[in-house]
Amino acid sequence: MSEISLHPPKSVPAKARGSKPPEQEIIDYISKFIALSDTEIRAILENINIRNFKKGAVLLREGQVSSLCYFILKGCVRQYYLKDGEEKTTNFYTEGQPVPPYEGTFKKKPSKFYLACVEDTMLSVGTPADEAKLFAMFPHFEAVTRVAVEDELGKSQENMASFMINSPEERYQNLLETRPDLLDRVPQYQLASYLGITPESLSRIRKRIMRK
Amino acid sequence: MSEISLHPPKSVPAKARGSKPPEQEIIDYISKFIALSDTEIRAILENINIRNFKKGAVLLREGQVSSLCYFILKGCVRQYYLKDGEEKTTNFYTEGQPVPPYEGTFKKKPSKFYLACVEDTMLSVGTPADEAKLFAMFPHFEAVTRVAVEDELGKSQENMASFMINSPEERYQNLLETRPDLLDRVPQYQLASYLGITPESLSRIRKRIMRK
DNA sequence: CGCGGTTCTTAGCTAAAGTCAATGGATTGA
DNA sequence: TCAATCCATTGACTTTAGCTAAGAACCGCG
Repeated sequence: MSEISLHPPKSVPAKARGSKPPEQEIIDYISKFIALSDTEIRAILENINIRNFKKGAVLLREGQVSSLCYFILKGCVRQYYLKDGEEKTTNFYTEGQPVPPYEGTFKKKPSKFYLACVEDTMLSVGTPADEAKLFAMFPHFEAVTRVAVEDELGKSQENMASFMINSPEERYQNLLETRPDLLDRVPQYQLASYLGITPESLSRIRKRIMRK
Repeated sequence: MSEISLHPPKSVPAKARGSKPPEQEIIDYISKFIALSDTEIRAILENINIRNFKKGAVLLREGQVSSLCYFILKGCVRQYYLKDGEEKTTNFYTEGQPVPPYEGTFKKKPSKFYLACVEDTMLSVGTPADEAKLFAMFPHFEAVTRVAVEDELGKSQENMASFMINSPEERYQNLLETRPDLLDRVPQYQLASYLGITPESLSRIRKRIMRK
């Protein structure tokens, strides 16, 4: 697959051609819901707080109270629960995905899960204060955020339904189709956990599928 | 269990004592997020559209496009997908719960699931226009709604995690603790589906638990 | 009251996932 | 570079859930 790029600007370094700066991810995300003016884009970029984390870094621990909202600019973050000493992976977040502060924001409850970087990861970290500042500058962002959260709620519900309805083998097949990148980025035993099965079972499922 | 009621007002009819009118459910829900003035309460009650449905009535079908938002005042609504001719139940909504318009609102996508009344059910049915009207009257309702949706997203994520992490037997135990009312209101085979298992398996699980 | 349908349970069998243990390959770090 | 660790795979066995079928209990309705 070769990238199509008409008239690439000559001043851009070769290695950057066809790619985009990580901050663009967050602009692209918001642009799904509203057309942003240059002023707004600049304000957003000036008001986000970008941080880098090493592979394995833990962003949130069980019991911690946090109202931070993350957005993945580059890399991969895993959400997992600790049950009977086992890590139970319940989500993977990658480029262009928000990591909402679930029970954190309104109720200020201690987290029941962990967030850890699967790879070196670049994040935008948002606080309620950052949010309030942007809402004050652009009041209609409040409505945009609401719509975005509704959209995330829809996806969450759909994900849950998909998990409930399908068998482990079907869930693996779905993963192959919808998030094939995860297979390369994430160790098998974490994927297995995410699929709700043991690594041994995933191994057998893979073998079963192979000989078809 | 007898109800505790100090100095019940003498003017209240006997049958109403200790209970509340169904519309109150929606006021109670919003009051979890913000203190409502009498004016606001009146405006809300005047602007909601209450409808009654018979047991078995279907509110939404697969393929239909809808941006209606329901709120259960009395009764029970079941959400289910049709897969290989089988009904796969993914949610039960009861008194005091909102039924958000998932993919419906923003993306206007056809629904992948059904909504049907498990019992005779009284609903508040909200349209985007109703919403807009209330937001125009009370602009801060926009923020309240956002927080409420965030709260629902948090619950959704937690429900999904709980389903992913636990075994069918543990899921049944959880249901006993968190929503015991469903056991009486909903037929077993629908509960089984909701737990991600067959009616036969649920029957065996119940027997297994009995003799402990 | 009894009939017909629905729902729940039971049983026997199959298929799949869990568990335990061992192996071998890859990765990491000293 | 080598050793230690981690991880994926495999095998044998157990447990659990799915499937089919049949019977029992429980409706609602005439």
